[in-house]
Amino acid sequence: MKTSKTQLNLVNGGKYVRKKVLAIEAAARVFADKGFHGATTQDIATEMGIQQGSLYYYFKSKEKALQDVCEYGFENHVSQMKKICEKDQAFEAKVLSIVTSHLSGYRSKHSAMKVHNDQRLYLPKERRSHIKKLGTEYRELLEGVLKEGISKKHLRADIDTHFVAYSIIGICNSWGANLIRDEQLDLFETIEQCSDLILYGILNRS
Amino acid sequence: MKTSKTQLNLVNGGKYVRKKVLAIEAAARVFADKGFHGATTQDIATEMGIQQGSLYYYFKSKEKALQDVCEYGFENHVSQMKKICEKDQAFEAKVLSIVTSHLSGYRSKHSAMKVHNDQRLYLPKERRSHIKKLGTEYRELLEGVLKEGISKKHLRADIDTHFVAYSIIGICNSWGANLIRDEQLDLFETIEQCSDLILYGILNRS
DNA sequence: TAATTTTTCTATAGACGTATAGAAAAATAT
DNA sequence: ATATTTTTCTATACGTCTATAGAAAAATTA
Repeated sequence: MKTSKTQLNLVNGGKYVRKKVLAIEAAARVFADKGFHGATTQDIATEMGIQQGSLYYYFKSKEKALQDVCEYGFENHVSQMKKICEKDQAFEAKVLSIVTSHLSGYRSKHSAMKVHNDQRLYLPKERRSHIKKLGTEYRELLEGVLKEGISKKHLRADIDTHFVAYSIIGICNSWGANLIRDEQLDLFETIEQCSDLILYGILNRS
Repeated sequence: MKTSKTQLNLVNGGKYVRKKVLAIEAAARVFADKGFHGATTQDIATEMGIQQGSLYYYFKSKEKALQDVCEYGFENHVSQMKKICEKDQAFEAKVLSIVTSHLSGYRSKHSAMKVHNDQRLYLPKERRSHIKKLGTEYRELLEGVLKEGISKKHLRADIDTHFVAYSIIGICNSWGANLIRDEQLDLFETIEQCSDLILYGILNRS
């Protein structure tokens, strides 16, 4: 056995790891559609094209599957956020990048993001610690961007960065859910309108 | 038997109706906490202080219980919205009223609103038609307020009322969930900040 | 008080879902 | 080609949950 199954790196994949990713993605679609408790292991197995019992080769339990899905969806999201924060960009452009990353994440692949948003609280605390850490990290990155915006006078000095960070996340999640539900909805128009709404609410109008 | 049980008016209550409301509210708390599929009829019965089997005196099925909770939560919300729209108020004040109604609804009583938001899609379409109609009604009322705002030049003419209506609802729901989760969170501060964020994003800055 | 109606209880049928064990099949290594 | 490891399958134990039926208790009416 080359890679330990308990702590696997999903990026560079052996055969097992590659199929585990498929398993996570299948679980994500099913959980996104039916919710954690509404979905059955049979549903996930069917989505993968294997038998119900075989699923346990990839997930030790249904709960662990939910945990894996949430971490998978959110890790990707946070790492994109890091890249955006490192880049040297004008403030408005940065906000646009953040919204773009958030919303296109919903549309392109990740049912996992929806699952992270809607279902993670059904995990017991023990299973949520890593996810919680990631969430804090994300929010702090976002607040950092906002604070920089204040210090550079792009933003009104009286805004509450904590509140605004939560609000941005809230708007994006809300539209993200719409993007998944309604395939007709134009991604880029949505991105633009969201950024617009946010920016003109927080920009320093002088 | 005075009132038909199939089409009951929850407002003026006989004895059965009064206890049915308690049943709906108990179900709402349980569904809000554990989700529809995660909650059991046993949980709801325990919350009411009755036996599991007795629950079926009030709900014909678990699914009907969810339907009742969603309608209960949302009907109240829509009727408050109607009152706000009828009142003759300045535009900013109207938005503040709308946000206040939405958010204080979350805090004060209604787990039912959270259930409506998070769980209604688990109902089969047949059971959702009334709820859907209410949702459309609510959004149209909100869009009406925005359109009036445009015609009276309070709002930029180029905003998309449909988009903004959805966004307002999204922000309020997102903060509403926070208000339920975190009892420490100050309601009025949250209302003010939400309105502020929305208004300064959509007000006509001339 | 006795009769009737309403409400709650107990017990259980029947369906479904998770997780496990061990056999079978497929893939890989010797 | 044979042995070994990995992956999938079948079958099932075991628990849990919904919904119903009929008895019991409580409330109401006559």
